[in-house]
Amino acid sequence: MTPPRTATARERARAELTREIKEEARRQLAATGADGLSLRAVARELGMVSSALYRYYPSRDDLLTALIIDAYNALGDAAERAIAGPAAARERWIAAWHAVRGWARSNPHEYALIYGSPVPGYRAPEATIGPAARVPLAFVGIIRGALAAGEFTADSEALSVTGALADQADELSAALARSAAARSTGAAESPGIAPDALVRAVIAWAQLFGMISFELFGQFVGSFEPADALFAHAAAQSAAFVGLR
Amino acid sequence: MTPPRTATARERARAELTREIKEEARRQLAATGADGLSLRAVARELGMVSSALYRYYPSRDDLLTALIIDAYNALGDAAERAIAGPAAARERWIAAWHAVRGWARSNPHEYALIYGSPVPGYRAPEATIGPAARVPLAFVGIIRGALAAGEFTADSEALSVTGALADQADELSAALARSAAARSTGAAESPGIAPDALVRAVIAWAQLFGMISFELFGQFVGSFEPADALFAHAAAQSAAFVGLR
DNA sequence: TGTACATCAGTGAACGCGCGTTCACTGATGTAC
DNA sequence: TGTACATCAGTGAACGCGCGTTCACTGATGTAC
Repeated sequence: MTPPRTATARERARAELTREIKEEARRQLAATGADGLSLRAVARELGMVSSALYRYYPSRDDLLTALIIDAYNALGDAAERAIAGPAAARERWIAAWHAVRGWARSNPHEYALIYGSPVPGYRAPEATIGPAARVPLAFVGIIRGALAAGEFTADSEALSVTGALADQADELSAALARSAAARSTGAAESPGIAPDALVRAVIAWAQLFGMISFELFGQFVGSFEPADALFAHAAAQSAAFVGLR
Repeated sequence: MTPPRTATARERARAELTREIKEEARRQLAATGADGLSLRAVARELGMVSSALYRYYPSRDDLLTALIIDAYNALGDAAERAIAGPAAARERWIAAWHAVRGWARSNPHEYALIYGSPVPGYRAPEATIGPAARVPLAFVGIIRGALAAGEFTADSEALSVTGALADQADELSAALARSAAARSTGAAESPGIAPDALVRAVIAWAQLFGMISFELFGQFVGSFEPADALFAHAAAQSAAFVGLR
């Protein structure tokens, strides 16, 4: 518990350079992708010798980790900012979808870093878990808000995909109900959300990233590109799917 | 138009070695991922000198391309085999989902190669397009079959996610309707499928790969892992979503 | 069937490159008295 | 406020590594007559 002090020149310089290193690393990430990221190149661009970086990050993997955490947080910010606007749950949900997509399109390599194939040989440390959870938590928050505001079609009949298909598709298996219950009753993140609603949210969450990955990684090339209209449609469908009206 | 001849020893040896090179490359892919794939390492493992590989593949990228095409075809095989079994469209759809997931789980690095972040600096050649289309075409085939067999809830009312939400979520924007129409009326792949049904199929297709990527790339760790039950549920939901009964 | 030539597979050495990380060092900044 | 010492940032050289690709070559296989 050291008393608060004004930062020394050394400390300010360190904070500044740490920022510049990450900035330059992000630039390289954007240009070459995660595997192209090299400590030597970052140092070169910053006009310093490569070994100097080791005063700031003990290894290349630590720099990568810092970038990953920043990326999760930037995306989390974007999502949270988007849902702070509209009042209605359905609009908030759709705004979140567009915000996540928008960020991904603006930062495709950072997106690939956190939602693409894992970097071989790299093992994400615990510190990434919290930031990574922000987007799913934002979605859960919308649903919780909708529940409170009565904008949620919580009864399972209205939730059914089609009246006729409800029975087959909608009931949760025992194993799945258990997973969902552990998340919804036990955990602080999503109290009071019914297991099947939570499962729908998880499915929709995966769906969002499926759409974005397909768009960014080129699966829509030649058919549904540009994907704006398709995406907007999917966003609306998913809002309906999770039961927001 | 050379007349058919029996293969010479040289030709047989060449075909054999080409196969062995790809096999070894696939092994390395599984061990280290796409960036870890090195011509030198492949040659080393095969007991030959690295330059010898250039008799078989003019560059590393060409070897990668061969692996990508093989992966698309292996996945296409798996999907087509799965849907050859059941007669009912809904069962075929769900079987296809499980087949794709099963292949992906058995071949995670090959999956990452074709559905993960693009390899930096690598540009996929035209030859990959055909093989890449097999999975989506398989799904379209199921829907076409369902249409013919009357197992398709084609009227838009029954298709609506919920009665109340139908109007907002279901109508296609002009741009999207145009994209879908180009695919459904013009193209030979999906004749006679209504634009909104095709759009649903595309969304479901992206959803499938969103689920698999989340599972393989670790987003479900700590919550819905193992993902079997979740996946089975999502498969059933998606069958309903595209209108199969 | 036998010979002369052409084709092709595989070798071994080399080029030129970039990487992550370590280490002993100099010189500047900060701290305790 | 001034001095003596400790801390830290950045340097420059080096280690050891692996990579893709080229090139002149040897020797085996195939082909034409």
